[in-house]
Parts: sequence; C-alpha cells; structure tokens
Amino acid sequence: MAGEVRAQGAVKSGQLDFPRPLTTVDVVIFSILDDKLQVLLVQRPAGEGEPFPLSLALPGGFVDIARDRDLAACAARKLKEKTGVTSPYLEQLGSWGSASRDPRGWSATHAYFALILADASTLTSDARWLPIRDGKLREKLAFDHGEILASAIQRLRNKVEYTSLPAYLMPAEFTLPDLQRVYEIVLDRPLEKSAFRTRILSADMIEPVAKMRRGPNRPAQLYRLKKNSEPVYFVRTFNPPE
Amino acid sequence: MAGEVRAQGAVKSGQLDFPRPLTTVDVVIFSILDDKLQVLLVQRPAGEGEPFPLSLALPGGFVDIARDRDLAACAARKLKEKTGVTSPYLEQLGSWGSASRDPRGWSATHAYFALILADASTLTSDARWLPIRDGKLREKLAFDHGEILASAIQRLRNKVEYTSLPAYLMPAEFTLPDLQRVYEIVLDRPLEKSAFRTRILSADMIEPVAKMRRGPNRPAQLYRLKKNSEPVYFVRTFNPPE
DNA sequence: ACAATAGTGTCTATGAGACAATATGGT
DNA sequence: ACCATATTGTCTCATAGACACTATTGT
Repeated sequence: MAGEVRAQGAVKSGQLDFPRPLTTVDVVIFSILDDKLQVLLVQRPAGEGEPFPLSLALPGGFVDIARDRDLAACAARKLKEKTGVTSPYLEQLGSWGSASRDPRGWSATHAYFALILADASTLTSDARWLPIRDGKLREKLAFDHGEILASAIQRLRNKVEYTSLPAYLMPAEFTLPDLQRVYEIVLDRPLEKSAFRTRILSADMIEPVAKMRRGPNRPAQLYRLKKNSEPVYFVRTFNPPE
Repeated sequence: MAGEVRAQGAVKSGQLDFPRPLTTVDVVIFSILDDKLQVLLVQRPAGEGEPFPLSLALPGGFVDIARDRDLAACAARKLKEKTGVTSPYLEQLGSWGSASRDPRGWSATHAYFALILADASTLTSDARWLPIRDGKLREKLAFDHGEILASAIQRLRNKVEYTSLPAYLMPAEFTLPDLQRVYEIVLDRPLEKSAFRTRILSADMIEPVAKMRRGPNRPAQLYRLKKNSEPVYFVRTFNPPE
C-alpha cells in the first residue's frame, strides 16, 4: 500500500516492525484583533499530491526529527515561522489521529494552542487572521482542523472562566477595563465590573505601574503582569448564565 | 541513522519525505483497590533490542494502523487487552514526543487515562496494580512514563476537585458515604460530609435505587449513576486547604 | 456644568466549612 | 439501652451578582 513504511533498524526486535503513521504538529493561534477573537490560518499549498489544495488550515506540518528536540519545540518553531513571536503562551491541546483524517495515510497530529499579541507579530504572506463569531469560525478548514479549532475554542472559553489566561492576550501595560473587555470578548458576555475587579486584584497576578491611561474621561490605572508567568487559577468560575 | 524511515509513496510531494517518528499509545489506568488509589503497570519484555528490559511501564505500545481506526480505539484496545474492561471512563491526557524518550529513535506517545472498577477486571499475567502513596508512585518507570503518570495523577486530582469523575471508580450501586470515601482517597484529605452531600445531590448525577446498604448501624441509601454518562462539572472546587 | 468612563460601596443570594443534632439500624 | 454510622440542620463566612453611588478627567 502506498505510503506505508516499515522500520529498518533494530532488526532483532519485532516491535519496530510496524508501519509508522505520519506525525504532524498543528498550532491554534489566538489573538484579539479589532475587538474580536481571531485565529491565525494559512492557505494550503496547491502542489500536486497536496491534500486540500488552497483550503484554509491551521499552521503546522510534519515534525522534523533533525531539528525539533520535542513536540513543544516543534510547535514553537511553527509559531515563530508564521508570526515571528517567540515567547507566547503555548499549551498542548491534545492529539488527533486516525486512518481517515489525511488522505495520504494514517496520521496523527499533536495540537497546541497559543495566545499572542497580534500587534507584536509579523505574518508570512500565506497567513491571515480570521474572526471567531458566535464561538465558531465561519469558514471550513482542511483535514479535521475544524474539529481541532472547535476544541481549542471550547478549551479557551472554559479556562477563561476560572483562569488568568486573557492576560496573555494583553500588551505589557493595560488597565483593568481593558482586561475586562478581553474577558468579555472571549466569553461573549458582559461581566460585572465590581466582581471582576475584586477577583483580579485579589488574585495577586498584576501590579500597578506609576502611570495612568488618559483619555476624554477619568484616567485609569495602568497595570502589568507580575513576573511569574504562570496562569492563575481561581477557585470559582464566573457564574455562567444558567 | 538506524531506525530512520522515509516515506515511499506520494513521490510527487516533497512533504512526505520526512523520517517518521515512532508512534505509540500509552494508558494510565486508575482504580481504587484496598482503599488506595492504584495504577496498572506492566513489566517490559526482556527480548534483545528491547529498551528498559523488565522495567515497570505503562501499558501501551505501537499504533497498529491496520487494526486501530483512531487513537482512542487504540487506547481502548490496549485497555481491553490488559484488563478485559470494555467501557471505562477514557480521556486523552496529552502527548509526549522527543528525540530522547525512547532509545530506538524519535518517538511520540499519545497518553490516555482511564478510570475503571478493578473488581470487574481480569488482568493479564504481566500486569499488576501498584499503589499511589502521597500522590506519587514509589517505583521508577521505563521511558518518560514516570512523568506521564505524574501528569495523570495531577490531572485526576485536579478534576476531582470540581467534577464527578470518582463516580466512574464506583460499582453500579453505591452509597453517598462510599462515594465520599473515594473522593477522600483520591484527594488525600477529608471532606465535609454535609457540604459533600449537598453538592452531589444537587448535581443531579445520581439517583436512589429502592434498596439500602445494611450493616451494624444505620442503613444507607443506595444510589446509581444516572443514564447520561458525561461527567458533571461543579462551578466551585472543594475549597482546598490554602 | 456636563459627558464619559473609572472605581467603590451596599445589599442579597448561594454555597462551603464547621459542627451540632437527630435518625435508624444492629447488638 | 447503647454503639456506630447515616442524614439533616444551623450558623458563619467568602464571594458573585445586581446596581447605585462617587471620583476624575477633558471639553
């Protein structure tokens, strides 16, 4: 069968004598742009033998065992190649593997999801931001990338209910109303100002800088993330409606 | 380099021309035995060319692309082969892949974790239950399985704080004190009886059966899981001590 | 003064923690 | 009656939700 591959080394062991699935890494890259949650997608190449030519897909590709020490390094590399961003929030999302997801044969992908500041990125020409509306992407994606993206959106929304993840979507300095706006964009529902402030301030995750944001109204205190870059977990979720 | 493998099909595409990592699936199988959280481990074979001969390891092995439709099916197969259990709680844990984790070459494993009722299982001769003490396994494991197991324990404990996962470790019929005991075993700390009962009963996840458990004291109401087998998520965690 | 947004306070509801009180079987 | 465990109730505390109120800037 075309595409099947058998190991040639370690001939004494029967165990290596298995056809090996294709191994890829894909990255779901989120950012806030234009007051919307957006995801970075690329257009599939059109070469002969390429599956899903010209379709939209998650940035990703084969693990390069000569260059990638491990899966996370491979995901970071792909992120950097597409956006130039080097120190994002990067978390493993899960893996998807089956006989049918790639027409070239049995394949498994290791999916990551990243939160970055779009302003700090410079995209390659094949990449662009697409908005998430009503918790979904309108466009169809190649492979099972639609499913992977849906899973990433669900995970992001879920975690935003009880963690400080949106902090990774913020510039270095931001105000509390800025941060609340990002929470609201991701969750797609308004939050109570008072409860929000109490929660964030008591979480000990941000600290004020000696500056204010000025505008045509009362100035707002600017904050920055505290040094430790681990996300904070709250003991309660925001009470979801129903 | 021995063990490297290149694709032979789809010659028109440069993309398939990558050495393929080894692809495996490993399963962390938990159960409650002897009032302790235990994990099912197997002994590595001793054949020539086998890495970590006779070491303890997680049950798992290569994906068999001829038999396994997808990764979850592969995990379910491995669970069934070792325990005979066919409908457990089975959740993907994550994946681990690097150049160094397997001496045979660049490899990636897809890890799953399962909760089963040990009484309902019949082990193969190479498998046995090992207790988790103080949140850790005392024994060293082959490959990076120690790290994978630690991650599974952390995930389990974390989720038990705010979900109904322990219900999958229970027999078909159980009492509320039984269930509380399992929560306490996994979390390794006592829970308040009253708060526990309120939470579980208001979660609408169990229903009483028309029987009582009798003993040398007041009988306890027997319950069973409601039909829908999805785990329940609580909006608050049990308040962890500090 | 007024508009606009930042930030605080007050009141209520919910659910956990602590722990006491009561219930119901076996012996 | 007494023991052991199941089950319920009471009181307090923390925090979210609702929403009103005050504060501080530019115009």
